[in-house]
Amino acid sequence: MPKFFDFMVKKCYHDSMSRPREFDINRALHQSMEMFWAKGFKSTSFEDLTRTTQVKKQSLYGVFEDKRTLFLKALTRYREQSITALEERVSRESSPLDKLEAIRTIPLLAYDETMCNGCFAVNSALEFGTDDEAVTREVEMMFAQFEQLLEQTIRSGQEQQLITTRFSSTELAACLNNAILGANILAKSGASREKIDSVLRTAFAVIAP
Amino acid sequence: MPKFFDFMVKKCYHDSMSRPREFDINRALHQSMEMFWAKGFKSTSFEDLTRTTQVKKQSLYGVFEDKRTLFLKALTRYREQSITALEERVSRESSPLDKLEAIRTIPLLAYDETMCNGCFAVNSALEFGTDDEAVTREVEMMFAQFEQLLEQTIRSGQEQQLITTRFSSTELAACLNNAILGANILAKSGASREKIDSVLRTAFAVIAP
DNA sequence: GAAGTTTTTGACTTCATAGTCAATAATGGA
DNA sequence: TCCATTATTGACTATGAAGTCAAAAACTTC
Repeated sequence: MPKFFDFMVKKCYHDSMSRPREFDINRALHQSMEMFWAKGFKSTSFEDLTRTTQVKKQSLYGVFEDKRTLFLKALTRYREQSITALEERVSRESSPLDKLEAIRTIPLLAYDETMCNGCFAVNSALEFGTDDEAVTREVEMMFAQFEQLLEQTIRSGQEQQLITTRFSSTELAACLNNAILGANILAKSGASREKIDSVLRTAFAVIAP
Repeated sequence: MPKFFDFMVKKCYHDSMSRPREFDINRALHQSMEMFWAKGFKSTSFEDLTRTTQVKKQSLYGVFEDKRTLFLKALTRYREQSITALEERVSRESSPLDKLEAIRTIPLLAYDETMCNGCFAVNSALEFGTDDEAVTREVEMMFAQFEQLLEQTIRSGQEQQLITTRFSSTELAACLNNAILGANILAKSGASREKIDSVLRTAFAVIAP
């Protein structure tokens, strides 16, 4: 059997041969995500990542192409887990107003542990602007998914005359999404939990007459 | 006359002696502000500043202590000029609703030239978090001044039954300020002028029944 | 014109960081 | 047991940036 074919077969089954990895890729990705989330891309050095993950430089480079790629994977992971958790939480409520309340308080629930870091996607949007296409796409996807959830909830609220119909559900969804974006800035700039709670309460209450 | 006295006199009149500065401090500060505004603190290198101001390194260091001090001075300058311009614009309107409309559209007026950079204070809040006390204070002052202007306008609007009284003027002011913070994130993350305009229009219209 | 003072200038130092290289270790399969 | 392959390891490189130093230049006053 010619060598190149042998190589292909081995390549195909490569995880059942050769030295196995000593660290958990998922765990390393999660820890990297927390690091990037807390400090941003630029301010997180590769040394920060190796220290927090306890994985040596070359091993990280081996699995994740480079710092930016690792960052992108972390951002995607964040979006997936955030949206999933939010949808799960919202689906537990039946009334549109209760669903909205669940959405409103989600950021506050996590205030102490993570809200002080703000939303990872928002932070990334601010840090990168529109410089990095992939980051921009990821952020847009996050916002769009969030807004869609809001829109559905608001629409059913309107159908039950619980929410004003002076504006369309998409307009109101964009508006509430925007309010939550703003709350992130408040949190990052050191506003108190009470202040943020009050602002979001007003923003959400004002659309339900 | 003793030497030390001679020294004191010279020191006192020092601007009418010795080599005069070749560059305009105000101009350099303004250009630095635009640089920091567009790129943020970390991503602006001192070389960026010397290039854009056409002032050599040591000359900049001579006038502004270091990079961070220059940044702080730029941020203060930004707040002063922004608030002044806004107050001037608002004072030209007499009706509270027209004043509010002026506040709402101020960010949009500058969309093409500067809005893509967002608000310098917001950017700084996001970049520094609460790490740097002086930056935090400056950002808080900016937000507070802005919110105060909103509160006054809303209050007079409420007195004339033009704005809902279901919420206090301070609550509504915080809410609208928050909406404008959110609009900054939208702008930075690449949203269109129309989208931002629509969101702010809804947020401002919803409080005036 | 000399003295004294401040600005300008460019070279220099120090430090942190992203990414690379080559040697070594560990594993499964033959 | 040996081979092929991949993971680990630490040393190394290259780059860019903040801040410093000392010499030269320009100006005012005497």
